[in-house]
Amino acid sequence: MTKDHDLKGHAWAVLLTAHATLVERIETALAEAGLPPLGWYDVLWELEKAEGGRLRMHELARRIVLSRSNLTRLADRLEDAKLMEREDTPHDRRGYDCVITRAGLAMRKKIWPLYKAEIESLFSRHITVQEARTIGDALARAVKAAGGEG
Amino acid sequence: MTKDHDLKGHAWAVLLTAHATLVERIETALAEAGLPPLGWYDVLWELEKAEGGRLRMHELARRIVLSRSNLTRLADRLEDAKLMEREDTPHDRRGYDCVITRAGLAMRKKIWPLYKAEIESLFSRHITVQEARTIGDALARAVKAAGGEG
DNA sequence: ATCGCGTAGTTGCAAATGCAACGATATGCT
DNA sequence: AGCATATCGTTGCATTTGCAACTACGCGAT
Repeated sequence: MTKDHDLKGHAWAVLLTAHATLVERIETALAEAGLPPLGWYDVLWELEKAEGGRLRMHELARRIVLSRSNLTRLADRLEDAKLMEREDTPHDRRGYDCVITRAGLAMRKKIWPLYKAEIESLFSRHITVQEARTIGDALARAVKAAGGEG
Repeated sequence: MTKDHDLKGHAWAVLLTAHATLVERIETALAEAGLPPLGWYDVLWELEKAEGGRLRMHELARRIVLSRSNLTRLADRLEDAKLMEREDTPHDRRGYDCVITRAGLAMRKKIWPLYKAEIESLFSRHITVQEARTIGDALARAVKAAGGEG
């Protein structure tokens, strides 16, 4: 039990370190290539995956795990860069749809090869398929539980 | 091969989401309890674990995966809060030792129960011991590889 | 219709971050 | 010794973040 705890606590600590280390590396690689940061990719990718390339602000914020106010500013930047647009939503005059533009689609496709290569060399390369399955399953369970309640 | 890739890419995506979600939850819990953020805990814990409760700035920065300039400011805050001190290093007049204070030790001990409880309810609770072992091993391998080179 | 409450998104302000430039010291080479 | 180069840590400045307040709208009850 004590040992279980140590193993799990250790896994958490390693998770934090891995995230910090790998994300830093990836951000550096993107910056060096003159590409926008990871956060931009997340937005573009979520929009691209969504029906009609559009998503409400709050839904987008939820999917990329970002506070509303932060998404407001991030969306401002993406919009300034012509990678997405805000459109009034038909049935709710309070809100907007974020819609990815052609340039946004192109940018996501432009970023992906480098991002993919970085994931490969920093992450995928070092883990087995079994491990990947385990990591995906276990963490997804934790995320799901956290999403529902506390 | 394609499937392997998807599994690994998916694991990466879930890792990012899990990190964002769980860290946000933990920060909120700490803030609600009037406790300092996670970054402070990391510093205090690294110092406490280190020989003599002291570590050079650059070494501390490396261990908590933080840029030098960021550590400078973080250390300023911790020092203002009397949780650590900077001391001149004997054999290198450029650098400092960060030394944890009694108040720093006390603060780390004060934070730990809540942090531990959050890790338990958000993370440990949802994964098996086997999974924890796998996560720890696999991610540690990636971190080690990233630490060495690119 | 109006009141009250909840939600969508934005904004101001203070704090934190990242990056490049800097002063100071150490180190290696000649 | 003298000079070039690299490292330690800090600082200035611009960008990003986080939190709390705020506007605007939706929704249910009266």
